[in-house]
Amino acid sequence: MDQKFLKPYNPEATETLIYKRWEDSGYFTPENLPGDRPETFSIVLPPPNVTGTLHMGSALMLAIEDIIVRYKRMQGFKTLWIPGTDSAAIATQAKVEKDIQKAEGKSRHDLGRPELLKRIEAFIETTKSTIINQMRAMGASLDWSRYAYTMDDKRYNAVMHAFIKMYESGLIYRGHRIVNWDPKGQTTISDDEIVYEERDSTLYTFKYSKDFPIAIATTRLETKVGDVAVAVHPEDERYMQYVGKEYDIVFCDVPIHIKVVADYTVEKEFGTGALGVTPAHSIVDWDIADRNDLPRPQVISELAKMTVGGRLFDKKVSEAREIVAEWLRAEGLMISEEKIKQNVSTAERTGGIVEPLPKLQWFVSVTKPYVAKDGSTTTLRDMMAKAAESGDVQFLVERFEKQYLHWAKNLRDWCISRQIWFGHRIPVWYKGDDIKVQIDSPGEGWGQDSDVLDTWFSAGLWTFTTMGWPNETEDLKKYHPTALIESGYDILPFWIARMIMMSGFHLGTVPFKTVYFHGLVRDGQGRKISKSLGNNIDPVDMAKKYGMDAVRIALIMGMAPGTDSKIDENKIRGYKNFANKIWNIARFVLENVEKTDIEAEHTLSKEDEEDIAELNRTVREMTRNLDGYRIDLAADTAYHYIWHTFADQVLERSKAVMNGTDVVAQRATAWKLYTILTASLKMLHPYMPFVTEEIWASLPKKETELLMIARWPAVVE
RNA sequence: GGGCGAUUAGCUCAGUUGGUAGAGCAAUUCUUUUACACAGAAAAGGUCACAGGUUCGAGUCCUGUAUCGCCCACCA
Repeated sequence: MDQKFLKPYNPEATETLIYKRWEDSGYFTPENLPGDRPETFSIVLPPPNVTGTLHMGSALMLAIEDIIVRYKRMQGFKTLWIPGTDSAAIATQAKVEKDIQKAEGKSRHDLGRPELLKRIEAFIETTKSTIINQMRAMGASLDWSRYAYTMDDKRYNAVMHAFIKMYESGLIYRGHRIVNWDPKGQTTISDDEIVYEERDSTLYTFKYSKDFPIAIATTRLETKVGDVAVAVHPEDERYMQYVGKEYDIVFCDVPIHIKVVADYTVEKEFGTGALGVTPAHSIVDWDIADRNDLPRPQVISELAKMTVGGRLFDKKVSEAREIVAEWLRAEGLMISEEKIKQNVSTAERTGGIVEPLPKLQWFVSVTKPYVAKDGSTTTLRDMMAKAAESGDVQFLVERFEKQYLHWAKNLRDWCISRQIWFGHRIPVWYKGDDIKVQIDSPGEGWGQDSDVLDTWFSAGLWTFTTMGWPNETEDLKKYHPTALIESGYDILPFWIARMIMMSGFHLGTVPFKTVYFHGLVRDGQGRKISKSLGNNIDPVDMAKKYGMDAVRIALIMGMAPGTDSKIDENKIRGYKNFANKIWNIARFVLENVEKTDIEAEHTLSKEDEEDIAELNRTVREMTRNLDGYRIDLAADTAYHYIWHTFADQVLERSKAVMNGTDVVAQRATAWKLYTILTASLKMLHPYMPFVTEEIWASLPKKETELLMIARWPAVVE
């Protein structure tokens, strides 16, 4: 017996070496796997942020996927798991800009676009090894020869190709839309970059003019010079008689034309039950204008100053508001002024008050018909719903299918342009009124669209751009659609749905057959992990203390798909004990195997046969659970069998025989112990790959040099 | 407001087509020349939120109530 078993299992000393053995073997690459393997199994890893570090959420994701991948590999599938990292465009650009501002006092406009992009790439170069090394430390059996980065050249080309294809099919178009404009930073910001601040405000109730029949309420009086309509609820008896009527009014020096329209989004109970519609400066009103075919005059500039009206012209919005209020009071049109608390949208980075403004943006139409790969005519929205309804994509947890369908069926056109610099730049060129859509510049005098694509546009292509699309590669033929996508449920609308959309359009297939959502990882008290709470548990730190095997199994044990779970140090410590338990089981078995010849003839007793039957039942149950991706239940089965049946019962009973004098019985018992040990190592290997591989290395008789390619325990006869 | 959930042992949670309630941790008692004290043995602990219903039988299916939570849209 190897002397290493005389000491407790020491993960820190072995994990790096074991990972190196796996990597050197080449078995992470499916083409190198031994045997025939006619069936493939593939997963594409949801790429972690290239500038980040591993947190418990991504550790869970890696653990779940590695467990499934190792299981399938042992079952004899040609198994591929593609690694990658994501540029996290908005967050990364913001971080680099902030650093430069701090260190050099310069804004991105001072640097210019090429220089800023250079700085970002340099920053990413310095950070990317961290996350990649942490993925290795997790034991993830990823095929590094296929590593992809969302912003590398291959992916860039593929994304451009996808845009052009969709443009040529008529699904991508340009149109106006209200964006969150930060007048202070002179930029558009995303919804995530908005901070809501509660401020004192005044709700003004007034009439446009003495002759206008309906009073309306607003906090933003200055925008009322951009009003084109008053919307009321269609069933509001107070106002029904006015619907369809039109009025010409001079409002605070500005001539406006107001039509009364009916719209279901108006709430009868709020304010006066009538809403002044300002299409150009409110997202809700923009949509009402859409439905009622109304004009959308802009009255506020990008500097948050008024663009119309005698006394209002060029005034800041806050000043203009007071001027309009004064005018209303003087004219006797003001009905009431009520102090209220209001949530004001401000830009996270500059603190500027967000001004909704209409801007030209690129969109993907989800309702325009196109000719699909199979020749039928459909729309993106219909195709997406069908993918789930037909069962081509299956959701492991049923309620997510409900959510997905609800979301897909209500999907609206998708705005894909973003006003930042770091990202996949839109391949559209302008020269005067001419437009060309192509990757490279058409020549002298052509300027490229300054916007970049929404990060989810390229992310939606991820399952097939990682396999070499738009080229018709062997990988695409063999491994796409992938078997499984696995991620947190919070990105269902952003990513999962977009992958189904993109794969359906570009390839005519679903991107994956099964959707496995894991829940959020929370701390021991059930709180979200957050920087401000300081309750982050670093998986790599935990692995140093207790071993990565313990971290992995602690993460997935009791983690039902789609349900949030909690992790704390105690739980991890508990599974470190389990790693040591299997270590000592191995020590005992190997000691006893040396006493006899397990290759010799043996006859099993009735008790031995029952023990083997119990092992077989366990293997069958585990296999059934694993095939249904219930890796949490399968882990539970293995844990209890190994600890409380194998160790506590089979092994304890064997002591009498092994210390006795019946040599024939000893042969059978030793054979039985060894058989159950090897089966147990295999069962546990997907979950605890390091300690099991380390024990495997010391086995005197084994089918393969490395446990990672041993065959999943067939039932022992 | 729209959508989706949760409520099971002191704590954290499993319980896959309905068939005698499960685990981990914590707490209790006992046991160390024993593979492992990072251990073993034993015992304890639950009207499965509440009220109805379907059924031979309900933690599981249906209806309602209460409490808690998540996502989306947000109040002009």
